[in-house]
Amino acid sequence: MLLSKLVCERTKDAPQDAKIKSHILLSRAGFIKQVAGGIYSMTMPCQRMSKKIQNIIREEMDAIDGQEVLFPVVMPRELWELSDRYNTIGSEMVRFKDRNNRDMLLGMTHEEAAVHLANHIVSSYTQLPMMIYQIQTKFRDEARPRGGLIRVREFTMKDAYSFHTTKEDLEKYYYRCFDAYNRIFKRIGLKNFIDIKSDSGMMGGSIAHEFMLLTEVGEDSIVLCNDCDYRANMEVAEGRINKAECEVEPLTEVFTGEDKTIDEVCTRLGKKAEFSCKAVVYAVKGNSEEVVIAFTRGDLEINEAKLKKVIKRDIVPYDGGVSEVIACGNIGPYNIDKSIITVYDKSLAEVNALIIGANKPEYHYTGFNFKRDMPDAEFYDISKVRAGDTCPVCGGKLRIENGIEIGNIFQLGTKYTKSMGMTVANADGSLFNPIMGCYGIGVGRAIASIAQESGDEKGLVLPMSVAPWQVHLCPLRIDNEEVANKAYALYDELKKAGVEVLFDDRDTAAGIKFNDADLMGMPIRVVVSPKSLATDEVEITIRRTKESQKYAYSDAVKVIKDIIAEQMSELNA
RNA sequence: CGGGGUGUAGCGCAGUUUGGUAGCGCGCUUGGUUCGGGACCAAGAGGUCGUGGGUUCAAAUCCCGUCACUCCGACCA
Repeated sequence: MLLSKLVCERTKDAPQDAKIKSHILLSRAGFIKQVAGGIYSMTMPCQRMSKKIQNIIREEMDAIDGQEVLFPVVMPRELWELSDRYNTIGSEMVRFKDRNNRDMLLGMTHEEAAVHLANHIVSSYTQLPMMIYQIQTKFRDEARPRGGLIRVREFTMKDAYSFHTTKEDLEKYYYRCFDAYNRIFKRIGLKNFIDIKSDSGMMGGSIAHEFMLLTEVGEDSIVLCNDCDYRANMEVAEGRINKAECEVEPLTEVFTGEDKTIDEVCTRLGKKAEFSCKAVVYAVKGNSEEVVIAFTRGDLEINEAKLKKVIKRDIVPYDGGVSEVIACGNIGPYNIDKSIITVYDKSLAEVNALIIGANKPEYHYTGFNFKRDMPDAEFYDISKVRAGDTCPVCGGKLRIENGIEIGNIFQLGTKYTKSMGMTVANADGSLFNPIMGCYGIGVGRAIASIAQESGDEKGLVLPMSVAPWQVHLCPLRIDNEEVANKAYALYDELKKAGVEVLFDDRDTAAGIKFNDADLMGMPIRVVVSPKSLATDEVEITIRRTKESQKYAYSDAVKVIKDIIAEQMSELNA
C-alpha cells in the first residue's frame, strides 16, 4: 500500500474530547473517525487490524467445532417477545417500525436468533452438542458512550451459542471455550489480561466469567487477592469484613435533631461509623410504590448487583421523596413498616450495639442488637468489598483494580430454550430443552485494548499478528534516483515474498516519515536512504524495542521474514 | 435520567467580558531552497462563527429557544 494514497490522516493534536491513550492514539494515527456519539468509521489500517483479529477468533472458534453463521441485524418484535426481552430491555435497544407498521428492532445480542435457527433444525439429541457463532455488527443505544472504541453504540462482535444435552456436557464445552479465549487474547498480543468470575446479570444462567484487561482506564472494578488466585468482579466479589467489636448496651432512644447522615449522627454520638446502621432506599423497577430498603454497616456500601440477586427483582434508586412510611435520614430496622422489603447485610449480625434510625424524625436508637432485639432477621451478603478486606479463600488481603471487559462467557442453561419452546428428542424419545452456553468478544474493544496496553508516547505499537502491515518501508530522499529504484524494488520483492508492506512513497522530510511510522505502529520499519545505500545496506528498526540495525540490501527480505516469523511464534507460543 | 463543560477552516485554538462585518498555529495548493527525527522563503485556497428566533443602524459577541458533542454519576443484554 502506498502511504500517499492511503485514506488516513495523521495529526499532531488529538481531538479535544479524546482523554485516554487508546482513543488519542487511534485518532491521531487516523485509524478511526467519529461520525456521531459512540459511532465511528474505521479507515483501512483499522479495518485490516479488525479483520486480522476476526480471523484469529475464527480459527479458534473453528478449532472448538464452531460453525460460523450469520444472523440478521434487524429482527421482528415477535421473536423477542418469546424470551420476554422485548419488554424487559430498556431504551438501549433500538426499536422502529417497518413500512407495514410492523415493530422491528436492531439486534444487540442474538440468543433469540440462535435459538430460532437451532429450533428449526435440531430435533434429535444426536445433533448435539453443537456451537454456532457469528461475527457481526451490533447496535446498542448506550446511555453514555465513552473512551473512543472502549464503549460505543455500534460495534463488531463475535457471539457464539452452544447447545447441549446435559449440564456436564455444557461445562466440558464451556472450559474448552475458556481455553480458546485465553489463546485468542494471547494471539492478538494482549498481555495483562485475566479471567474472573462474574455476575450473569440479566442474561440468566449461573456460572459466568469475564476476561478483563487490567488497566487504570477500565470501567469495571475487579477484586483480587494479594496472596492467592482469588479474583472476581466487584459485582459478585465476597470479602470477609473485619468485625466491629464493642460491648452490649441497652436499647435507648436518643434525640438527634436534624442530624441525618451517618457522619453527622456518629459525630454527635461520639461513635465510629462501623457501629452504625446505614439504610439505602430503592424502588422495584417499574413499580415506584414498592420500596426496598437495604441495611448495612455505616462504613460499608451496598452492592446493588448482590442486592438484586437476593430479592430477585430489578431495582432503581428511590426518588419518591419523603413518604409517610419512610422518615429519610432516620430509617432503622426496628419496628419498620412491614410493607417495605428489607434486606440486612451480614456485617450487621455481629455488632453488639448499633446506632439505628428510629423511623421517626429527630430520633435514633443506640445499643440496638439484632440477636436480642430482632432475632428472626435474616442476613445476606449485600455489601461491596473494600480494598484491604480479607480474602474469602485464603485469608489474605484483597485489592481492587480496574479493567476493561474484553470477552465474556456464560453458562446460560435453559432460559432461552425453555422460553422459546425449543425441545429436542432424547434417546428414550422424551423431549428436553437443550442447555445453552454463550460466548462474546468485542472486536473494536480488542483494538482499543491493544492500543491502550501497547502504545507508547510516540504512538501505537502493534503486535505482529494484528498489525495492518508487517513492514513500514521508509525511503529517505526518494527524489534521489538510486533510493527510489532500490526502495521500489524492495517493496516489490517483499510483496512477492508475501510480506505486507506500507510504503511511504512521499517526497518529504525524514522527521515526518519517522514520526508517522512511530505513530502508526507497524512492527518493523525499514529505511532506505543515500546514507544506507552508500554501503549497500538498509536499516531495520523494531518498533516495540526501538532496536535498530543495518543489513545488506540483498539480505533484507530474508531478515524481515525471520523477524516476522520470530515475533509470530512468540505470540502463538 | 441528574449535574458540569464546549460548539469559530480538516485538526488544535484566540476573539465573546466592553457589539463595528473573523484571526493564529498545524495541515492543504503552487514555485524555489533545504532534507536522517515534525525545515525555510514567497504566493494561494478554505469558515453564511452548530442551529432557529429576538434586540440593534450593526451580532461570533447581548437575550430566548433548540440541536450536537463531551466530562462526572446512574444505566449497561
